[in-house]
Amino acid sequence: MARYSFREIEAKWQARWAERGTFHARIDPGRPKYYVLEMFPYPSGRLHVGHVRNYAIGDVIARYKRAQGFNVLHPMGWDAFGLPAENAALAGGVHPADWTFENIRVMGEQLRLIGLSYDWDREIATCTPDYYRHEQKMFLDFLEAGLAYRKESVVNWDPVEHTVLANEQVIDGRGWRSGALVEQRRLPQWFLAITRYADSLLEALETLDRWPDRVRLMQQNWIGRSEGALMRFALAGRAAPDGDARTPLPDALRAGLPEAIEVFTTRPDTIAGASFLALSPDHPVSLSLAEDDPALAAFAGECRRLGTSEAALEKAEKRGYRTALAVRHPFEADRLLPVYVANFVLMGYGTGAVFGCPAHDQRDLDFARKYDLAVRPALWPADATPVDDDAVAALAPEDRARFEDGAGIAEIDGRRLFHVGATAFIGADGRRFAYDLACLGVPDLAVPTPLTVAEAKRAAITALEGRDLGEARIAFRLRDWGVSRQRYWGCPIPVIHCPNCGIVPVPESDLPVELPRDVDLSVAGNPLDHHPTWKHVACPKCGTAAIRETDTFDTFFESSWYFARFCSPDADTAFRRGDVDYWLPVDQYIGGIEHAVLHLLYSRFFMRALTDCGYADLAEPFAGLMTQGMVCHETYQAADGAWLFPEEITLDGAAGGGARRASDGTPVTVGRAEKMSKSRKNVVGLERVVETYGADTARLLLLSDSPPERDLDWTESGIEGAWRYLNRLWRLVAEEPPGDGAGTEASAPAALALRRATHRTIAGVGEDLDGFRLNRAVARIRELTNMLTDAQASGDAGAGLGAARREALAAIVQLLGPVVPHLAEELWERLGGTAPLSETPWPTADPALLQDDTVTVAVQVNGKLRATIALPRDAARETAEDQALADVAVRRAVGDRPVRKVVVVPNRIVNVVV
RNA sequence: GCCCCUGUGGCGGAAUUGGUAGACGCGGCAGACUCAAAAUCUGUUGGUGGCAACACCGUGCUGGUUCGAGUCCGGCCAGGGGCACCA
Repeated sequence: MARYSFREIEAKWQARWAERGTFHARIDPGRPKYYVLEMFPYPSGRLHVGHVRNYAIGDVIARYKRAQGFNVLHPMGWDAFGLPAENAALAGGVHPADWTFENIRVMGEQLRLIGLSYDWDREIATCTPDYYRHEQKMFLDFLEAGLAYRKESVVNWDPVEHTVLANEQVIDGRGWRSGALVEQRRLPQWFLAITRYADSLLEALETLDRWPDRVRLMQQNWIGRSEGALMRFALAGRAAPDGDARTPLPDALRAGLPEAIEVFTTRPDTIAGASFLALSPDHPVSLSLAEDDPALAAFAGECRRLGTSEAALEKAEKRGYRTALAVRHPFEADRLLPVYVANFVLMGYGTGAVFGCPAHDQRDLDFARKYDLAVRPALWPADATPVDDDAVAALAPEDRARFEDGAGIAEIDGRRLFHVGATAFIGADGRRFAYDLACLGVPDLAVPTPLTVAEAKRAAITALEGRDLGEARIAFRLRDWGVSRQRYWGCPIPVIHCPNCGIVPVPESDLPVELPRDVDLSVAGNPLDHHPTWKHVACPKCGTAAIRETDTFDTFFESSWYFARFCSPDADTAFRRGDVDYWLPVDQYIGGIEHAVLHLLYSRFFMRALTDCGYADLAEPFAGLMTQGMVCHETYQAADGAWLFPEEITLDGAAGGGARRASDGTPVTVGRAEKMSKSRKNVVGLERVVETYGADTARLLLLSDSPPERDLDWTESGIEGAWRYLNRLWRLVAEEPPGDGAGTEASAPAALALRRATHRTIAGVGEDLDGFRLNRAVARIRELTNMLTDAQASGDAGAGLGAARREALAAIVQLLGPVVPHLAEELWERLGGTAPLSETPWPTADPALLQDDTVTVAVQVNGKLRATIALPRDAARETAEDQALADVAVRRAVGDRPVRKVVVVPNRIVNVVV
């Protein structure tokens, strides 16, 4: 049997779409717009089928929306700055620019093979001055608006890549690309003030109702808003080991230290229980003390080496270094608290200092037990009486043991006693607790008072503010975005350092600041810094010899606004206002879950910042988001442990059998399916698949085998199955006799049934595509195909069946159009389509054909299925009940038991209860 | 440690959101065509018992709500993802 010639067909239709400009997008205010965007790729080399899934999903949506009459924008470009280009240059002696543009050429050709409905006229590459000049201008505008600033800060330094990493790019204390242990260094860096938008970025998450909940939650956690209070603890003096002595602070020690240490807390209500203060090793006071205290300096060094990863900290013991300092309790000037430097306090959050309240914080409690610090409760269950350690120690051993439950409450001699032993007492929202807030000096709270946690927090904050000891404060986990990178292959930061004028922005007329081509990448560190001439310029203000900024932007800068550039790729500004007003926001954005926080959050920030700088008027760039799963493949390992490509092995017999190396027949270990990666060689090259089966077959498998958001296993049998189906469809059309009097009214029952199935499929596929159930949509279409085959096999050639068959075939071809566009176009033409399918409106279902006159109703006896009966649609309850009870199988199941009740759900089910 | 998600045949996955569990596909088995194979086509395929009609069991485990639970609620178990020792 002949197979269809995908090579010819795919080339033919790709050429025709190009000729006709089918996918060329232009503004048309008369039509609703729809902007479909897949996250643009980094041009790393060659595409494998894993990359293609992302684009295929977007292409289905784009083609579907276009057929529905939307004015679709579906562009593609290249996220072309990045470290791999420099690495490739080092390894292969190729210039990063040449390497990048060659990859863009190759990958562009590969993308074109797949028949994606892109408007290629809008293609952009972020490494061209034509693109990055606009972000240099943006940066100058941010600078003027105070959204960009420079500060010296402790940064994550990657010793292998010689670059600063964002906190987000440090994974388990290691660089996310190099895997090298990250060091801490202080460097002047450029920052973008994303924290200014923390509230807006958080609150607007609720409006993004077409984003996955998972991604919204991840962003919410990342922004990490918490309400609390800022309090000032006055530096007092040297604390004795018992935390209670009053040695005055020596002047020598006081020099260079602040009057007070500021602390952020979410639990100001527990202030009565404060028993120590803990500083981050990077806190200015810690640093200052460490200058004269080698032991402290050594301790701080150890803390930094521990890293900031959770795994490391989880295992690490909570440790502190007791300084010679003490602070006064804010409300009880006589009460002195010792000051520790502790490994569990982060400089990057709050103020880098915390007050320890052991009774109500587990970590503080562990710390207090370890260093023998006071544990003093500030709140306890209202029906209990607090007792101290000494009182508990005086109890009989069996009574003491009764405190071991989590709540720390024991009933002894008819009294409910409360004592914090090994478990801190956190309290809970909404309930009232007895609170010790006497220290606040508020007459109403002079004795233990029942309050909720929220009420007690308010009381504490009011007292703080009243005495000017602190105030309400909201803290965010989110930190400003450091954008400086000490790399070559990125966008130069357009400022000049002048010995007289300080930092001078590059005048707009001098933009772009172009990357020099002649750099020496073999020297470690920043190549721009080593360039003999590039950085030397005259100060634009005073003309003195000055130095260019040699850092370049984090490449997330480019991807934070590219979706806007696609609206006006040829504009001599970043984008034209009218264009983005029409096209943005992106209606459907598609990409990997790995970008759930960074790229998406930065883009949301950029849209706000650009709006504030007058570029646009929009907060949220992406109205809809879908995160697609990865493509996985089995791994193969030879006896010597070497990874093998799928094409290097042969499978033994059927599924579950072993595998051997094709070259020598030696056995191969088959590993479970994992994400396709070059290092494990479990990749399937795009060309090989397209040459063997064609683009449509590859697309069909990628779109039909799993729901888009889940991972998909690429298997040889899967691609065979897709290939078989497309050939079957091809034959169905080829063997269909030419129409005899199209439009003949289908009257025969078989024809009517087929027509009903066709229209149900049209309706169902529409719903599935709207809900991204692409696999379900394909399943429905295959179901209709099977029905069509059966109709053919039954030989029922009654009047009108031919027309019904052709209607079904046309529907199948149309519905498959977004999935297998080349084959669908060809079949559409063969079925007599007058215009190309890509220019034909989406089919609509005839509502009259969506409902059958008779329905199959399930009959249960005591909830167990016993029969199905055919009933007229919307039959009366009595009819349904009578017919159900008359059924032989139902009567047998009921037996001679009396029927107690009959539940009838119209058109669905009848349940007989006996 | 905290938060979130997911557990359905040999496999990928369906199930109108409380109403016929297993659509569609892969794989398997049997058959047709063929000298043979490939390709194609047909039938069959959750488990157990039975010649059969049929019966029983079955959506990670375990309780519950309901006429009825894969779906809702409680408690476990397993796998995956995220994270912030966040004061």
